[in-house]
Amino acid sequence: MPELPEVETVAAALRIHLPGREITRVTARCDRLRRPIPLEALQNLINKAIVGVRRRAKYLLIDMSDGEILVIHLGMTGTLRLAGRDESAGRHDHLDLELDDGRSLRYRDPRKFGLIMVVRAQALGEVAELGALAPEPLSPEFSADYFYNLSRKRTTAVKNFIMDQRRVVGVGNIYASESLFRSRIRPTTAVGTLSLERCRKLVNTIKEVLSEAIATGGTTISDFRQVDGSEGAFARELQVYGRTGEPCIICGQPIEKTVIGGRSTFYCPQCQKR
DNA sequence: CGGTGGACCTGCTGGC
DNA sequence: TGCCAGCAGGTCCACC
Repeated sequence: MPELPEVETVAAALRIHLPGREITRVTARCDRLRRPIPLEALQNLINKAIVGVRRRAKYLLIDMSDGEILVIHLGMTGTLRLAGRDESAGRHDHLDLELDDGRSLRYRDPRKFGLIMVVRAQALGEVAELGALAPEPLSPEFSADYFYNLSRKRTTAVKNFIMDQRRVVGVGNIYASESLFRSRIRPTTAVGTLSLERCRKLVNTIKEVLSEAIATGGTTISDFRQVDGSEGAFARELQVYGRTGEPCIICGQPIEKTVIGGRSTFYCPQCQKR
């Protein structure tokens, strides 16, 4: 669920509340998500202060005063909330980091596809999950030239390519469909056949869509919540995702759904050219 | 190396 | 009304 805009929304909210706070207690209610929850390493963060909150790709990085970094990935259904002292934990609230103001940073994840790690700051680049990540989509490094050069002779569908975190990070299933619609590119098109100009259009559109989604607090389909529990407003801006059979906002043709790389993909058969 | 398909996990829903 | 197959925002690994 959470793609770059959702993670950025969470990071921005945590950045307001967490720095300066100390962790006073750690409570884990299940052993593992995608991988085991490193309970011992988390307990070593007790009495350490949080000094900053960052985002890299779809990962949240919470910097601690002793040089450790708490790394959190939300998977498909992960959410982080600041829970009050009196809010009891629900069925899928797997981890509480209690803070020195009495609130708890509470991690919930029904499907347990998320990931929680503690990493030393100087070793961050060597962590497998983070070491191989591509440029940030909103950075100048993610440019038309970069995209064009990287995609030559590649036969995979352009939608697979933009969702590949080794090419560009942060684009997931929703924003891939939305970006391709706004770029008028058919998702199944072999990425290596796109002209430089169409690559430029797509790159600029990805930046635009992600920026708009960040500005509106992300997209809530069902699980995603901002840190205060409210929903992201970008769901109202979706033009093709989840709109099978509804008229295209440009031409009125029904939006079609297909499967690419095992993921549902939405597009307008009239507006989006191969 | 590039590309594809299944596995991981739980909950909700659409269609019969 | 009730049941269950199918599907869900993301990786990750095995296999061709």
